[in-house]
Amino acid sequence: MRQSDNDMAEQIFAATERLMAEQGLHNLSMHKIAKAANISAGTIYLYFKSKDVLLEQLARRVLSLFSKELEKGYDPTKAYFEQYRIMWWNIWYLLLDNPITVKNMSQYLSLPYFVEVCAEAEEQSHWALFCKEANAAGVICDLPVKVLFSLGLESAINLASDRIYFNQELTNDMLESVIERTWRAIQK
Amino acid sequence: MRQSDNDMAEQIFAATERLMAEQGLHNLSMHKIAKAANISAGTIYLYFKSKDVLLEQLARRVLSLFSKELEKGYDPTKAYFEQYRIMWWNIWYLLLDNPITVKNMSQYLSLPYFVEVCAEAEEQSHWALFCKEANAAGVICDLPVKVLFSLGLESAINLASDRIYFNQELTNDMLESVIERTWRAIQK
Amino acid sequence: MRQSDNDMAEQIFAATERLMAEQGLHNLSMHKIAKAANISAGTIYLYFKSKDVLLEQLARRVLSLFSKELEKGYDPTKAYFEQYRIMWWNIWYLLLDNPITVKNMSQYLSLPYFVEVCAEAEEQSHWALFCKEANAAGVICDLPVKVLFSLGLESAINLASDRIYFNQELTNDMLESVIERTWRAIQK
Amino acid sequence: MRQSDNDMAEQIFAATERLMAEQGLHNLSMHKIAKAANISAGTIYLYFKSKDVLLEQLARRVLSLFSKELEKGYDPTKAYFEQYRIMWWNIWYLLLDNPITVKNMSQYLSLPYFVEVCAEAEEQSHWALFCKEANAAGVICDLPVKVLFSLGLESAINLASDRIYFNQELTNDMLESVIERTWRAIQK
DNA sequence: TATGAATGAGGTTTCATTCAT
DNA sequence: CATGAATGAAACCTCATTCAT
Repeated sequence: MRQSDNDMAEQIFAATERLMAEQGLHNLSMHKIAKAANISAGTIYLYFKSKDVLLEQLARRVLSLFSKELEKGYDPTKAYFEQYRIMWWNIWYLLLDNPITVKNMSQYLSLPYFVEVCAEAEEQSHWALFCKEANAAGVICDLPVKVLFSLGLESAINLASDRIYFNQELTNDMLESVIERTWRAIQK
Repeated sequence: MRQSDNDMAEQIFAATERLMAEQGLHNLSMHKIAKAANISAGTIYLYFKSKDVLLEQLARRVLSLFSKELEKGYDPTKAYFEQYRIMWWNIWYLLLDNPITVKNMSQYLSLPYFVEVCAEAEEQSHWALFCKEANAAGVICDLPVKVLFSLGLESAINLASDRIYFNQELTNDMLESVIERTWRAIQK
Repeated sequence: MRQSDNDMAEQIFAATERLMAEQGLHNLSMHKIAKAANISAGTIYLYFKSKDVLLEQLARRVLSLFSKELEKGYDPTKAYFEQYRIMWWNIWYLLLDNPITVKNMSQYLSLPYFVEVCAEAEEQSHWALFCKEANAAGVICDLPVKVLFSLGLESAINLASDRIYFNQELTNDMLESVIERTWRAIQK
Repeated sequence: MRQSDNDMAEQIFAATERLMAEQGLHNLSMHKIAKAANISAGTIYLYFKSKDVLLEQLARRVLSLFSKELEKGYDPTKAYFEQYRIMWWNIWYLLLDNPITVKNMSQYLSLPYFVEVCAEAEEQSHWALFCKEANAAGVICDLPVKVLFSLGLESAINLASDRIYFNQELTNDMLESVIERTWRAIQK
């Protein structure tokens, strides 16, 4: 029975992410993916030209999710700190909802083309725009966007990783404190 | 273990890291390692029981390097900020001197056992001791050690990655600013 | 068999020969054939039970073309040499018009059943009849039909192959000389 | 137990030719070759970089055998017809001794690089030299070397094929007649 | 200790064929 | 009639590992 193209691709993506998280990129095989997706090996090739293409598209999909999440609830009338806080929580909840993606994050980085795709995406990201504006308004300091990311939002990613890998428990109070403190780090 | 054993193991580790950085963990084969180390495939097995064991020990070695570096130039009479600053620069220079290690960082995470080894190492790390003390002295805030690491020293790692992957140029002034700002983030 | 059936079969044969010449028998797939014939993979199976059958029928078709061409312009009142000359040129022009067939000639031989089909066809061929008659008339020598073919008409095939594969240029004078010389070889 | 490189390569070549003759180029698989050679699939790759390389070297080997055979018993003091006769019988016996090679001949032609290798070999072949000399001596006619081959020695190959494929029986008298008649065809 | 030929399981990918639409 | 998504066997090739030397 014919699946819609999107459904099948999603199904394959899901199986791939699951296996990647469980067994690692270097134990990922097309046969395993097929089995996990309840299809036959050959079928994957109807939707993706090769394993490399499958992984590249998976990476793009993750970045795109990330991108979209950053903009969620954007309100230019709010104070910059509030905007930052919203972005931080957006990422946090995205990662909370997608623990598999967190587990795979480091593996995406070792995909050959990922870095390029990443750089591409970052230039027009909501974060870059926010930094530019807040800096022009004299609210945050004058460091490169990437550095500001490291000091600011990246804490959300780091903490989410700790939560997953090391079972580090984190209360909402702690997280609010982290948001405030990282804001302090990027403030003028 | 005799000296020659160490030499050979080092030679194998070095070849492994080089290949990992150049071609990725998933393109790493025992034959390639052997060739890169100028020995025969079988010889590796005299020093490491299997590929997995080789990689696990490689991970341990990296963590141990990291651990040692953290303690370098430790001077308990210095102010806490100065101690923090020294640790930060220690890490920065370690990573500057070992770009291969930086490139591999994300791949280590998918090594078997790495997370366990990591957790093990972190409990007795110099950072953990520093945090405990500085907190007792009322200088830094009351968050879990891992969170403090994310807010503080992890910036050095993040920036080193940006430098390697995205060719982000960073002046010493910027880095001093980052040190100061991340200190602000973990201060009481 | 209805007309439309023939049309479709011809279309499939044509696509098959084209691909065979371009990419070789061992790179021939039913999907490629379907694409080249502007139909879907499944459709081929409405006309040919399997790939093997398709190829067998293709072989039969080639031999039949060949057979028909041999008889073209047949005139029993002409001298035997003239009859031979006409057959030679018939073959030559057939191959000139069908370079694809020449390119595939060597591949047909490895088709299943080709040799059998070939032997079948040859027994009642115009060449066999010609040889029998000319021999009875004391004009050509007393060797098996196949040997006479090798000494005579096969030169046309060999030269056509040289022309295609090695870009050997051949003038009409040369060809007339070849006809005369091969006739000399089979003469009494 | 270590085989000499040549032994193993020969063993692989032999298995390959056997299978090619029995099942055709398009049914040839590395696993089948390995099985036929009583080794494992991976072992073939220690001696040949890929299937294509294996087949190319096989083709070169055949051409080289052919080349060497042509020169066997060469005696410049003999009459040109006698020299031709010797070459003809050399080829005949070579093919008689290697029926498998005869069966594969047409399949070699469909190897992608075979034609180039063939052209290469032919330029400096003993046949080319013979034609040049005999032509200069005014003994054979003035046609391109390839055409002379078609009229002359190629008969040996054609007849050997007939013998194998169609079980055409040929007496020595017939063959001597063929030699004489094909000589007649290329004579001045 | 050190070698590297040999193995065979398993990797990615292609393909002839089927069948629900 | 015609389609083309789906299959799963089998293609080529790589690899961790062993073992006779």
